[in-house]
Amino acid sequence: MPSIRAQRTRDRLQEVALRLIVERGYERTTVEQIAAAAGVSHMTFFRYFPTKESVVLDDPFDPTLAAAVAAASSDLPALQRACRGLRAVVEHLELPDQEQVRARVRIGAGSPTLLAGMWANTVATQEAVAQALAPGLESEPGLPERVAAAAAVAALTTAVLAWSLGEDNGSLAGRLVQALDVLDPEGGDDDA
Amino acid sequence: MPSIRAQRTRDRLQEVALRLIVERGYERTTVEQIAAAAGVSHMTFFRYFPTKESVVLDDPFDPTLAAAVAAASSDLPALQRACRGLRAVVEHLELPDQEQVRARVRIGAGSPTLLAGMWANTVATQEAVAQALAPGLESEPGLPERVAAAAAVAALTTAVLAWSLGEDNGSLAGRLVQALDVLDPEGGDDDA
DNA sequence: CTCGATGATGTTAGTGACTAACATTCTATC
DNA sequence: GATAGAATGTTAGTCACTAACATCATCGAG
Repeated sequence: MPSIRAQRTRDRLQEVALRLIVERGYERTTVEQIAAAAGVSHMTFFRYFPTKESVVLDDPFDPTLAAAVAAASSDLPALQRACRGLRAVVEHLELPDQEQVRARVRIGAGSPTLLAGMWANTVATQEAVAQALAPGLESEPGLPERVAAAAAVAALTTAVLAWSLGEDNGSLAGRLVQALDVLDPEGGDDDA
Repeated sequence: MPSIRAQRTRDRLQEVALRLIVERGYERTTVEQIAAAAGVSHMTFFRYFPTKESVVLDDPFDPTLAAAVAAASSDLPALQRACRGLRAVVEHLELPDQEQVRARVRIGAGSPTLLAGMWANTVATQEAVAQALAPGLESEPGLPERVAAAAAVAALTTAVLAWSLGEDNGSLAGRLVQALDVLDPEGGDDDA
């Protein structure tokens, strides 16, 4: 459990980092500058964030998705199971601060390095979803499960990106559902 | 057009780099070592490869895909168009050296840094495919086109990864088609 | 209150990827 | 063989990131 003091340092570092990066850009903001502005040394920065990237890429999506996919098991093909599982989570998504998500993703999209990091982050999610799609809990997922997981997660990532970069005043959740509809058109429609 | 001398230096650097990296691992092979083993200075290395990653990540898939997608236009939904366009390329895929592809991907999958780079590479492909899916050549692709492109490209990437990491003696092309089948089940079947 | 333990932070010194500026050496062609 | 232009080298730097060790803050036990 992180102490109050440590938590405060971490928050301060992240807040200062985002501010500086928005002002001057990611590449032209050094860790040294962030640390100095937060009143600590660069070592303290790296004790809280393993890389410079990670101060921006605090992905709010990765956890809890796999569980929902595992719950939505049925005899449908892998892609449908993945999409419907994810849809269940995404439909009642309550984001504490949509604007902060948007700000972060915008920063991320502005730097090739960070964009790479964003996609790399999804690898873990894909893995978890693929595992949840596998028939037995012990068995390795096969190619169809992996592909379905990759595609569904890519759809979500794409939606987040599109929503953040466009001037889209709707809710992120709506866009996410739309994205899943592309892969699983019948899943959300109300026909029989 | 690169001169013969330059081409040879580049080839030597890449060959030496892959050999050293296979022997000692990516992280524990420095650019200095690669350059020295190739008989040049580290500056020469960076003149041919913009980053250390790029000596491994010479993606053979990215180009030429978008064109095929644009050609496969019809009134189908975006996902089907994307998959069928890509299938057309992938079906007659002739790889000069499948084993080298496998070796490279294996190296890539062994290092988080390189794995991130691999996914980052696909961003450009996604962008191109999405553009090819857009209705007018001038118009920006919308969310459905972007999602379809992201999903289809993710399917291919997943297939390459699975084929390279498993002991799969079949052809890569077969796996790629299988992956596309997950997203577009009817596309390859021979029913009406 | 003091002592000591534990956790948070700092200092210093390094490695390695990558860049800029400039010097040098090839290589082709006249 | 002189010379222009491409290919390469040297040097000196910046920045992300790490290891080892020193210091400081906080808090409970005596």
